[in-house]
Amino acid sequence: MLKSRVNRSEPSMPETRHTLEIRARPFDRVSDRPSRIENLLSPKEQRELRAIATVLDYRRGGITIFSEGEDVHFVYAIDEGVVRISRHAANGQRQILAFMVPGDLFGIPDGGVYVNSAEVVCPARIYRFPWQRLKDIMVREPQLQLNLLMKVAYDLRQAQRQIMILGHQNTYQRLASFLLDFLRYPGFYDEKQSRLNLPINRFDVADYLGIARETAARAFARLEREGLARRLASGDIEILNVKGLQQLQLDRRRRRVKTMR
Amino acid sequence: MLKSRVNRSEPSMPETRHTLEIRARPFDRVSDRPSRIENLLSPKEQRELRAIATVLDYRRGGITIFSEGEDVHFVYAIDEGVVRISRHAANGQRQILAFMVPGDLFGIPDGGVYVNSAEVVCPARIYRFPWQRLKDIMVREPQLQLNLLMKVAYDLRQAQRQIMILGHQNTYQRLASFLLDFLRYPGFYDEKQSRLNLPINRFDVADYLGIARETAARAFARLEREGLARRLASGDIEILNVKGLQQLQLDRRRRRVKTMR
DNA sequence: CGCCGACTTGACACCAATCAAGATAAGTGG
DNA sequence: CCACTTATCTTGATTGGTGTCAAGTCGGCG
Repeated sequence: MLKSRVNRSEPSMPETRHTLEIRARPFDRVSDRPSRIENLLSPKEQRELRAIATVLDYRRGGITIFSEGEDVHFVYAIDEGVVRISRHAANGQRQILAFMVPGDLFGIPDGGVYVNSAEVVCPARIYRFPWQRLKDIMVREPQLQLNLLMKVAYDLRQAQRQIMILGHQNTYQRLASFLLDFLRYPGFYDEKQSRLNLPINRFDVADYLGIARETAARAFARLEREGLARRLASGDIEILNVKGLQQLQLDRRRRRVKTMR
Repeated sequence: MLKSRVNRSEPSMPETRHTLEIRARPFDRVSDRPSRIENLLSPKEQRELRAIATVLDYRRGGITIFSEGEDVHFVYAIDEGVVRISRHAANGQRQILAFMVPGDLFGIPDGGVYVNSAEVVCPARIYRFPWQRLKDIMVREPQLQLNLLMKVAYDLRQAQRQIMILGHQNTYQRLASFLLDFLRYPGFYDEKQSRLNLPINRFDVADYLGIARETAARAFARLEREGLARRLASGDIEILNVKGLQQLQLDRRRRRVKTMR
């Protein structure tokens, strides 16, 4: 059910007031999400990229950027906002594979098509690059290809992290892991105030963590009950006990059954 | 508990009777695991690789190739055998992230260290490449770097597949997915005989699928009860109903509760 | 043969998915 | 601004599924 038109700025006119930055880092160092400051692209490379970029402005959340199975013509990079990358299982269940944040690149094709879907979860500004032309540039600029490799390697680490969470943690632990993940982004977490501002709803959290919505709500309630976090407003959470959240990771998935007799 | 010494052939003498093949494929086509035949490396590149390779011969399973946290000096490629890539959670639980098969490359560093552990699950022959020298070659041979990118991209798809499985499938479905995965490798599956020969024990299957060993055993028992597969010997399974296995993917994770009243 | 590890089966408690229904928040139109 | 609709979130009751403990059986190897 397609319920709304995509809301885009006119293509072909790259915004100049926004610096174009695809995050990158030296080889052998991709475990931490690269920050914007450590940008390895040369001015020339940045110029080349900017020349083929289009800025898309999404005014509200819930809009689809592309869907799995579509032919690939573009790849995308986030300037502002959050994008969810998802896939639908054979039984129709949606699994969110990742949340992409400013600086991230997504939409890299596989077999010429998108294997995942991408939707903005909130208002967002996104750069769009023609894939063919990006490939052409990469042939000339090996550094750019290296950046792409770094990006994919980073995504792989992140996916493996997700596997660890889904494989061995209970719902409460998963929620803690999810929150801890976002505490590392100054863009979302104000460390001084201990306030986390997430534009992600329960629905999406649940589909990301592989749990039911109701269970996600219950897990949030338990966080408050146990004094680890407190909900101030929708998408606005005060983190009361980071150590406590980390401590949860050490627990077993399930409490040991009491040895009777 | 380190219980055995590594069993290696003397280093520095690359075997010549085995062709050195790192699987590769054209850009934009990584969804299927690349097959050996479609090898994109030029003879020159193969020669260069072979020159820096060492062959390791593991005579039995259970031997560690490297452990998470160790400094990276080598990357590895499988010629024969199966390797499990695993990581330990904070609570000590082991999660197997992937099984690597002949043609696969693994041990790519992150921040200069291995982020995962690798152990052979059966006798195996493995090529070892000094990472620094491989990087040197990649600078000269862009095609090689592209191959590395393809490899990482393939691993990412595989990891995302795993996320789908762990996120929304019950134990029975997971086991079916696992079996179906291996049906695609002629090296393990004899399609004519419908026989799957896997050198992977229940222990490892359970840790791969994120379930308890006992649950894995029960899932196998159910496969037999429902006539989908039959265990001939340890690690030797007759697949009786591929369609049936695929059908399982369509079910919900949990049976709908009966609408009472 | 006897040991040991791998695997299986059973019992049971606990977790979380489901169904249901209410509460709260966010839009929408008057 | 309010009344209304709609979406999102929360809480409760129920039960299926699976992790845990326990106690087996099987199979390979010395």
